[in-house]
Amino acid sequence: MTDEMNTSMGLFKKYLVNNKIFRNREILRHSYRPQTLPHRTPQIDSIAAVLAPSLHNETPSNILIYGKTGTGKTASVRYVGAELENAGGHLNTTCRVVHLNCEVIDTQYRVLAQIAKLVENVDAMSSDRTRTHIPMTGWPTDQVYAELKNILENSGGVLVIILDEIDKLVKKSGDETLYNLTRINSDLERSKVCIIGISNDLRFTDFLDPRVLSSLSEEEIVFPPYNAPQLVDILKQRADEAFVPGALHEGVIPLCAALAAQEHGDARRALDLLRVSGELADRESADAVTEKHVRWAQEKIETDSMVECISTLPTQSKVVLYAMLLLHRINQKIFTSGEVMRLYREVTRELSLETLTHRRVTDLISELNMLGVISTRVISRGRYGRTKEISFDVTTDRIWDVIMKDPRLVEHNISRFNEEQAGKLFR
DNA sequence: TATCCACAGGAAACTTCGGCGG
DNA sequence: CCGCCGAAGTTTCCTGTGGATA
Repeated sequence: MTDEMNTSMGLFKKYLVNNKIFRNREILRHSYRPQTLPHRTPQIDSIAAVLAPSLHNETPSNILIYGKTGTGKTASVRYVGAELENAGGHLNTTCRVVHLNCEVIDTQYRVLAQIAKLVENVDAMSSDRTRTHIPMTGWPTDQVYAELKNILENSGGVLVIILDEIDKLVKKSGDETLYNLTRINSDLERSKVCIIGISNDLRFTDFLDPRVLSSLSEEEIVFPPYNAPQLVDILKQRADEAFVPGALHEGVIPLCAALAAQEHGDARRALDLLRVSGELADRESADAVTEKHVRWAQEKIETDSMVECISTLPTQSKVVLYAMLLLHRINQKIFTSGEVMRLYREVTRELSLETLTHRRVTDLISELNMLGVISTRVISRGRYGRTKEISFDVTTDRIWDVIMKDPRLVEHNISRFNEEQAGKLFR
């Protein structure tokens, strides 16, 4: 296409005329909340039953909700929360629901501050009472706690606190936050607090103080993974609105459902697959989405998330990964943490970067393992010690591509590569 | 069969940083 | 401006350990 054509047609025109696939793509994003949540009626009813007393200004039981990612936990709780606030409005009782994600807000201080802020935001709509501003950092924690109590006492009513990904909070900062929050009711006179914890990890209660656990899990609700037919229903519900009629081959939805069900019964994954399949079909101006697009989408999602997470890695982690790539290139498909450490030290010295200690590097290696970039296992070689065996489980090409976006490492790699070539010539 | 390598990984202290009240 | 606070990253110190070798 020539420049002239581009200007006359508009650079984006070709993307606009082709709407053979999508009618409304937003519906396939996980942030979109459909009116009904298929196959979650029992769970929704249970939550509603537990929360119902708050409409009579009574304290509801705390709830602990378990289930893996993409099983509809957050969507269901949000749905019930919205309905509760709605019903409270009709009955003239104050029911407020605040929702916070503990993966982002993961310390006692920030949890308390965020709850206070959210409660004030809700209240600000009805009254213009002066607002206290709790800074995001700086105060002693007990002062924030006291301030939160003040705010709650002033507004009264029932407050439902939804702690999403509560397991992350416990793992990062212990159960002190939860202990304080579950105890807050005994310090309050004019208002009541109910906590709904949402956890991805079934075993996270191991880390909890028994008192906290018994208080928090007065009610427990489990969200099982979706099976393939259920995922088909979920996808169909959204696909009808999201896609142009007839733009999906018959096998597409069952395939997306089957692939996602194989993984973890994850609705989020299924929706991503369907959306990306559509985007791929759209991009190549196909008339319809076929099974082939779904397979592509499956691959694309995997490599994209890998590229994303590697490129956002801190410099030190990149250098560690780079050292591992170098080892891999000189035909060591499996190597030990000690070898990585020696090479890492060499590289940081040559780049005049600070060299982290062994202890820290083992943590960085573990992080890389958790991200799925490498796989590690601890093995014992008897007399020759105990170590961590490291290997790449996929091709390293794409990892090289991402790592080579760092200019310092590119330069280092070139000189290192030349040395290796020279070494080969002499051999 | 006791030894002992070469690490793993827990605990806690330490460093650095930015925000904030006084 | 100072000193205090928490957060994040790092260091220091430490204990634990599977199994080939003497």
